Amino acid sequence: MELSGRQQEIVEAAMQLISERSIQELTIKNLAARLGLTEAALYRHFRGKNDILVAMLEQFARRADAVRGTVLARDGAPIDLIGEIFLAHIRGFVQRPPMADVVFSEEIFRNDSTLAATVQRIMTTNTAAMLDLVSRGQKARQIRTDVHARLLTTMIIGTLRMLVTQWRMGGFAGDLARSGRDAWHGLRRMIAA
Amino acid sequence: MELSGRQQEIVEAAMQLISERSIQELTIKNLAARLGLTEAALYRHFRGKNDILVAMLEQFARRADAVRGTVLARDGAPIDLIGEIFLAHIRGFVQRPPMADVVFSEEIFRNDSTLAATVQRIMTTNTAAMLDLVSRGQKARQIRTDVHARLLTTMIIGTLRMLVTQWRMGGFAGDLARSGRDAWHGLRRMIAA
DNA sequence: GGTTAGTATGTGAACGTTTACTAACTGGAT
DNA sequence: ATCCAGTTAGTAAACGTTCACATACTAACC
Repeated sequence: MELSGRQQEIVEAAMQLISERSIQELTIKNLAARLGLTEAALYRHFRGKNDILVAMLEQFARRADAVRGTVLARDGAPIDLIGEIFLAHIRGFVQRPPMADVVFSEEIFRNDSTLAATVQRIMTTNTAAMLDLVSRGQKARQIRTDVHARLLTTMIIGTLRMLVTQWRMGGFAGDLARSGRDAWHGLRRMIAA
Repeated sequence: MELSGRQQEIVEAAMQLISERSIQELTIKNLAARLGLTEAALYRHFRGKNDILVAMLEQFARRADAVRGTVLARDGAPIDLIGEIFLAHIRGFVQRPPMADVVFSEEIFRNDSTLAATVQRIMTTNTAAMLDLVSRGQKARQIRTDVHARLLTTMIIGTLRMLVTQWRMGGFAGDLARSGRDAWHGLRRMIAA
């Protein structure tokens, strides 16, 4: 589903609301107020509140796919591609901090079972892609083989998530781009063969 | 604040509600229904809904402190203590799966600023304790020093959180205790000097 | 031993507010 | 003339909370 300009604005505002306050404050009333509209106006653009969250999730999925796609397009050593994906995600959060508040908060989408399923699908896809790269890195003797690829994947993604979580819990203070680079350098040193 | 038997039941039920459904379904009505009480009865035990969440958080804080306390009491090599803390947390989640749904979902407590502050305090305390152990491990030449202690800490906690998140997203299927042990073995191998 | 007072825990019925959402109407652009 | 994007003014249901009242049990006094 392609979003109109207004729809995009609404999704954006919803994300900001969740980011600044919480999921419980994402109400039609608050959302309309933030956009300078009446509540009824929102229903011209979305069938209901849930559809707004669906659109938000679809956007996340598209972004994640895009990041993976562009990185995997240009070829390179698996371990370097892992680093590029790692840093591309970091850049994404730096550019749009509110995303950090939403994308790693699975709780937000737990209400509706189809939303929860979509969240899991995104996560599974991301993990699978990373796992594939790690395995290829091991086969190419670039990544250590004395630790299972599955665990290495969990470590890499877990570190990324933790880094972003610490950043947002601290009110987005500090240089995430820099700590992201540092983290990847350390991570690379530890997983390299 | 020490909880009465009934208060403990209420907090427990609230945790289960969040776990099985979501934070948005944690309402006084649902909570009372689950306990076989009327809504008004809950106000005999807590001043309001928020106080129930406060009690829940305090319980988490106490548990985390207890885990750290008992492990740090018996002395041993820092790297072994890290492992014991890691596995003690895993055991905690295995014993009470609903905790996994709540404890790593900071979003749940974002509504109230004092709750959010408490969440951050718990997290900071845990991180600080871990960081201290890692630093001591480095000084004792048990843990590699070519990667900053801060990053090693982020990796360890990030891996733990990711492991638990994967487990709960999969409906608590699979043997978390086992994958926890495996993870720690791999982690140990990677951080050891 | 029996009355009395107090405490802890419950109920049912309301409260005012907020929730997501809808129907009917309106002005402007094509 | 029609559609698009907005409005005003509602809806029923759910929200957290409070109130007056009822029950069971304990402790103290006569």
